[in-house]
Amino acid sequence: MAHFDMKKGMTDVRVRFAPSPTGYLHVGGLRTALFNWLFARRHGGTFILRIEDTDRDRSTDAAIEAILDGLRWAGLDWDEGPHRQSDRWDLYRQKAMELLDRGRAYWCVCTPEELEARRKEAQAKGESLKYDCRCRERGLTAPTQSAALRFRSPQEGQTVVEDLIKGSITFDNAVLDDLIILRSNGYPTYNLSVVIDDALMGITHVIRGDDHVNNTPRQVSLFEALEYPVPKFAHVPMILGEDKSRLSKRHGATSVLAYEEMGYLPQALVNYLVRLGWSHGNQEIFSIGEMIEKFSFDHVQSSAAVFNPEKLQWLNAEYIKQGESRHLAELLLPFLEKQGYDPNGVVQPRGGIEAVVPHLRERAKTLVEMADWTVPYIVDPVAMDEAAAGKFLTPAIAPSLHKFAERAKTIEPFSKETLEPVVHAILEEEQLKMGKFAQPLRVALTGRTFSPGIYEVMELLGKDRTLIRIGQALNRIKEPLI
RNA sequence: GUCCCCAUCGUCUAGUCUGGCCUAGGACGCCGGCCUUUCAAGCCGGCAACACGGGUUCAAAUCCCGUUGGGGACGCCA
Repeated sequence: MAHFDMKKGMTDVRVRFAPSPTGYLHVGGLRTALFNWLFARRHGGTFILRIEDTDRDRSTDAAIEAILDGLRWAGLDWDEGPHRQSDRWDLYRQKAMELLDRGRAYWCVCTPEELEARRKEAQAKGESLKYDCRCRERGLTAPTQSAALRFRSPQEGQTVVEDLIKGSITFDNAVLDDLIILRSNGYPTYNLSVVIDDALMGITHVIRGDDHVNNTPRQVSLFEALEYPVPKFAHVPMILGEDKSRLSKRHGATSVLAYEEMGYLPQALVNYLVRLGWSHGNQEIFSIGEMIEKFSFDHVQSSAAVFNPEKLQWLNAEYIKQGESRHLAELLLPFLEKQGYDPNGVVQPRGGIEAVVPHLRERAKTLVEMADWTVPYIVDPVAMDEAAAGKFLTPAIAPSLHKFAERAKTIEPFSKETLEPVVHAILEEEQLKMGKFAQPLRVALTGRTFSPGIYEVMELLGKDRTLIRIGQALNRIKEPLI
């Protein structure tokens, strides 16, 4: 085809991500997409998005949107598509008929119920569940009853798949089913449409999940029967849950967009996923550029990997720490709005959200956590943690807080440099250790027992809100609510 | 049951192809310490693995065979 580059002496790389739109994009799908994308970018190739919606009952437009949203969020851009197989019915039917005409396919009138019954029987007897080829030699030409079209799969010899990740895999053709390529309702099945599309779209490398390994020899036979060149294959290992069973909802979130909602940065998820099954020496953190530069199937693991949320969270914290204030502030906005923040309202930290970020990014593991810690600066009055108040806002500390507030009134400018000497003077006069004073002050100002440094908190709040909050704390000590 | 694949710390992995540099390295988590105005972060230290059994070899985590264990597939799903 047109993808042959004389200079390189090899075919230009063309890969595809081909999800079926029956649900959201899950982390396993994203990793498959990522490996495809990385391989394409690494080799200056083309990344194609194809929607495999040949199952008309289970495919939905909402799922397509969810998948596209997930890919966009993760930053995986595609060069072609999304193509939809449902736009290509005629093509698949035409190819199926060609196979029929050439004797490579035959009509099968076994009903789904009969097939199911025979499978059950075989299972009970402990036999292979393979189709018994009952209709193979019937020579049905134009069945009047409902019939499916089956591919006449070669039954002699072996098919060897040279997998880029797993090495060579050998199958006896005798174990291969005569698979259905056209349903009795006239619509093609996955195994037919995938082969036709991969061939016609010039796919050079089929990079997909491990669960397709057993389909591969059947598809290779189909490529050959259709007289198409056979692409190279790379089957990426599965992602398992903690109990080593296939990753599913009961292991926690599997939807890519759920990670967005939980406050993960796309780069962190992508970095986690690329390291799950692939490695480059001891390196853990990769920029997108480094991934593209270093990715190769040579170092993709051939065994399944367990999804580890703790490590993902660690990476997320790393990316948050490295994040630029302005960028993080932007990402934080939707989370803050959930906490009741009004970007145009009067209740603002001094210097804006961007000013809070540097004090929180060192310690936050997710944007959700970061948003929660921002609450004291964006909501008035302060939401008081009763347990903290009970423990720290005591009559004993009231005089010191009062004294501090009195002196703070005159401090100008209101900053760490000017506040620090005042606090130290009070500690000395009142014979207090820093912890004994800072902790009650922290609770008064933030309503919580943990926060950034106390001077930073006061800077962010500004003089007015600092004084108001100390005043409110003193009132509360004087006249405790019942 | 049949077929396919896989097997290094709890987890992700380096090392395996090209046997010796491996008294098996890194990372997450966990434990302890330091720092400290809180919570984190940071820094330092610790625990922790070549599934088992046979070969081959002067030498095996690395090569071969078997066993066990795990995963996947066996749909008119993809």
